[in-house]
Amino acid sequence: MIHITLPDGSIRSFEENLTVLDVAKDISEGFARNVISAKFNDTTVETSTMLTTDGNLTLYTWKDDAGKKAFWHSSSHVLAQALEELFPGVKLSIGPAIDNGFYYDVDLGDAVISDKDFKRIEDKMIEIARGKHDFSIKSVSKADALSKYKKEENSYKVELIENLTDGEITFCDHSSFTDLCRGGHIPNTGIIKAVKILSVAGAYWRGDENNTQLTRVYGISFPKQKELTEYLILLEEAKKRDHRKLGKQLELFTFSKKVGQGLPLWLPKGAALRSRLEDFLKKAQQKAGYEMVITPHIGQKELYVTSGHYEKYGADSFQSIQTPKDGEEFLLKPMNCPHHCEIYNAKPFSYKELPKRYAEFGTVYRYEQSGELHGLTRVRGFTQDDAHIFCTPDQLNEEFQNVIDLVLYVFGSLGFENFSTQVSVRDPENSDKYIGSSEVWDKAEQAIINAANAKGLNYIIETGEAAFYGPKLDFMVKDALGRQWQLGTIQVDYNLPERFDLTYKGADNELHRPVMIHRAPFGSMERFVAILLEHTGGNFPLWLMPEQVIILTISEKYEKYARKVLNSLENNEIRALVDNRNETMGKKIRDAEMQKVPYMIIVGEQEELDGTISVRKHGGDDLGTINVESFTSIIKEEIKKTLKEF
RNA sequence: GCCGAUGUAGCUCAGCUGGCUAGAGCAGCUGAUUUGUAAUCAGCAGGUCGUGGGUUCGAGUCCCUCCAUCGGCUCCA
Repeated sequence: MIHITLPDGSIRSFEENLTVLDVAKDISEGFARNVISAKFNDTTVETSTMLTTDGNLTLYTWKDDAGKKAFWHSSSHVLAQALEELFPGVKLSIGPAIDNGFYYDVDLGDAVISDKDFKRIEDKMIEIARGKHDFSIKSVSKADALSKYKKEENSYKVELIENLTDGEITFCDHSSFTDLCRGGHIPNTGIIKAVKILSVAGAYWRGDENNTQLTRVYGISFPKQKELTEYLILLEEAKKRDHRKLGKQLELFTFSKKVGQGLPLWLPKGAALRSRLEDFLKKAQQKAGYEMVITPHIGQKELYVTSGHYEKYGADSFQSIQTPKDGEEFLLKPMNCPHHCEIYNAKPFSYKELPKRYAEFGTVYRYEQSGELHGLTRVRGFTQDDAHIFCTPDQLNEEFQNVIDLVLYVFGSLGFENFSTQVSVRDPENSDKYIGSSEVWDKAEQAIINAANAKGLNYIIETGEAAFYGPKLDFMVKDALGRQWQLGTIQVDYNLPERFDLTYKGADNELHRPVMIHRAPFGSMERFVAILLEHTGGNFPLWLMPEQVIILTISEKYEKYARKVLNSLENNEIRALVDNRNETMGKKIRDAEMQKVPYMIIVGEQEELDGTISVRKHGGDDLGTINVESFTSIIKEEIKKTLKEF
């Protein structure tokens, strides 16, 4: 007898030699039909796996993330088989499940896959799926595994197998197809009913650009055609929230080929929105004891040699600016920290004066690779809501925690609830990527982890993601299509104070080295506005809206009254304008709706006679006919609700 | 930078396998209309078809270069 413990804690007893699926059937036949994957004692297993010992069993259906993973992983095997049949001689490398679907990286030799091939790949996959082939896993010796792939001249699989331990190598078969695989499949291919190939892309073998570039085929699959259709509709909906599209539509920003790639031009409405965000942060920073500073857009090359940026990024940056004076070179500033270090250096400090917190909306220029540019989220010229805190080692923990509070305040005020936090630490294997001693790094990393723990952040640790001068705590938010972007960042730095020889006089009358915190709650104005656009779909919080109210006249006869209403709104610091065009009411409402103006005020004969206004909210809610005073208080109330003081 | 795709009017798009002066809607301008909760009507104007080259009797359409954009990879101080 063996005893299987289920997630609810119940224990079932069975005769030995039964499969995972048998356990599912024991629970219910209906449930068993939906079980597509399972976990036994923390190991992913097949539904056909024989259970021979006591243990904990979790059964997964399509509804579980683990079930989807198994489903998509299995689909990638089917994709691989389809590619082998359609592109003879293709060499497989790896093909995992991802958050939304799966991919397979293949070496096609001279062949090319383009979107014109998607249909026939999908058709072939469905044809294979309909064969209802069982997935079966088998153990293979290392020698046999190597010999199979050496015979096929597949250096990728050979490399993978060479790194595996003999005795732990398994192949997975279905139909006539075999692949190196550690398991975790659905019972058979027949469960895959709908398939969509989404895109192809180049991807370097093992993620290293010095290696061969493979062809990555992305796809997604579902157990029902209807679910695929719904997914594709969801994708279309997400594209409507694309900040590039909304930015154009709402006249917030633009780009010009003539000005240059990746150099955003802020239009009047976008600039108004941005400065409102800046004012919001300035106010909070003032309360938090920051002082504003202003520094130039360029600095002598020597400045960046000192900071270490020149050595690290010099060759891949905008190149130096020459002057008529021989040998004089300036660089566009790629970050503000060196300038701020020199501000600190402008006068000696006592420990009693620390921390010093220098803040600046500093515009920086980085020569990002052309293929990396992306709307406002990745640009070559952008403005950081930067600040550098210079403090004593004793003050570090409290200062860091205070910055976390500020970032959380900023995110909260703008409705970012679904963010994740990550502690980015150095990769100890790759120490030449970083400056500074390993003791200093240990100290800095520990400081961040302590502060994050103290604030109860639910962070993940990412190895190798640190900046070259120090580790960081990053606040990540997803865009409309689920891509992660780093917004807020807080970094601990023991290195630049060393390089710039920053000091303060301690209580012991000796000179000491301050610690530096780099921080930017928004990250950059550009990226923040982009992600905010995608999250709100352009319906920003009322306090941020470029135009909060639009006054629509029934006809040109009521312009005078409209102006009077406008005037009293402006006296209450409500941003409004009048639409007195010779158009129908329907047309004006439609335009205001499309511009996402939160409130529409309609004025005509009735309103003018009664001294009232009729109010319609964006989206169609009718607030009826009220007087300007009560409308003003509605607006003020709404702003007060979303915009809390720091 | 690399792989794949795309580029027609301010915007959104049509233009089949190369063949008359390149089309539409919206926006714009002019006029009519003076309007009550998501597009009033009519007329007018607007395009070196991303750029430069090539093939052809003939190129928006086929080929190449470059530029930009999109989806990824790599990178991201």
